[in-house]
Amino acid sequence: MSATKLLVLGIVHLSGGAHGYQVRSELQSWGAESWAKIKPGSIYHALKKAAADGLLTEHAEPGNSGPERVLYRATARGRDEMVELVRDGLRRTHDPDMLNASIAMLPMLTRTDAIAQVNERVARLEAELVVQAEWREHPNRDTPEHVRDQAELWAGQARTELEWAKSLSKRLSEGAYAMADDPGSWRTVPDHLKMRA
Amino acid sequence: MSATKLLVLGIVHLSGGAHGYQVRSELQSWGAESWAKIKPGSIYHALKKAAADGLLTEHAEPGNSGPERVLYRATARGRDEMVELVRDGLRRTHDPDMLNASIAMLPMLTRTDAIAQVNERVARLEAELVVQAEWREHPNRDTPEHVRDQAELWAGQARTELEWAKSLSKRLSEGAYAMADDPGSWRTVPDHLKMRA
DNA sequence: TAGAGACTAGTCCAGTTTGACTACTTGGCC
DNA sequence: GGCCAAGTAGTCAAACTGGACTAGTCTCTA
Repeated sequence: MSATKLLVLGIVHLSGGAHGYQVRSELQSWGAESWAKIKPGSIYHALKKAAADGLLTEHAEPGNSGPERVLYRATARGRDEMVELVRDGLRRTHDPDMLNASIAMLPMLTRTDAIAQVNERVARLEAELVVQAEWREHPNRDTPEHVRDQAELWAGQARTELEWAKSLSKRLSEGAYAMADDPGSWRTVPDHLKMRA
Repeated sequence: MSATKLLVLGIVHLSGGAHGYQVRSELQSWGAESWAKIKPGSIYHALKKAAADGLLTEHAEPGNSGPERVLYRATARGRDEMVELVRDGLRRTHDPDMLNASIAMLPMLTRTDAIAQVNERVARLEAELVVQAEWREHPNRDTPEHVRDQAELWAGQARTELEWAKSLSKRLSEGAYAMADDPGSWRTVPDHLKMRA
């Protein structure tokens, strides 16, 4: 699951450097433990992995109060990789967790880029709906009835997502949200994302 | 992910005994590799695990043609566990894979039981929608705007699922599908599920 | 009739996830 | 001033997943 990777990189980047527990609390406060199913162990693993891959740097900090901590900071490669992950998550259907994580990190992208990725998602969802419709018109003879009806749910979900993606694209076009290339963007980090040093 | 466990137990049960490759091909033919993201390694693992847990029995079969195979058969405990998994998957929201797997194995339940579980899901989805609506009316001050809009998608998905669950419950009440307690149920295993011995 | 390609059956192990566990500090409160 | 609860920070082994890999058997077909 690279949703964990994306969120961890994102939090470190947004806070301009963070240690494991901080990432963990931040994700918890976003309710990410529920919608992205992220457990503590995975966070620490993702941080170490990212550091080993050169996406983050590690700085050991002697615990002035409490146990020793490791401070992580995003590298240039880490930022690039993260932006790529956000773009992928927006574009690709079939991975709800990545979509959720990408939306959470949406302001990492420039406005035009974000719109392009969301539009690509719209196109893919439309294509999938066409395939599904065909499949239901010419059903496979030995697919059980209840499995065919299940496709009804998938199609419904896809349609819901499609409408939502369209409206997101529209909102973005109309200037909603502070994106990476806007004044007052995430570069002016909102309070709740600031490092609680 | 216990969706793998459920599907593997289910296929073994439905075929009245199966070896790994058979389970694998069956799942493939259902398109499960895509909607449940199941890979070969996980299938063989799940089979061994289930055997170790006493949910399946293992019988080594000398390969009359081709390599040696291991035949698995469901035990009574395995059947009970599977039925419990199907009921859980129907009831509990927040796990789409389990829902998909449970629907695939729906005819394992008796009609009244299935209806009860689906109705429970309906109730839970309605409760979630209420909570979400409240959350959107009284938004947390420092939740970023784009994260609040994401909730729009979740709510939409929940509504879609709700409608679908209601209609499934209705279809079941009207006698759709051959359930476990019906004549002509899965006990009369359809051709495409029969062991290709 | 040998060799290519497809099918059958499963192993292997590196990588990832889980969640229980350790260990230390702070603050309250009796 | 001693003890408990809550908070801080992270480790660890066990379990699970992914998917490349092995290894035999048919089946054409040139």
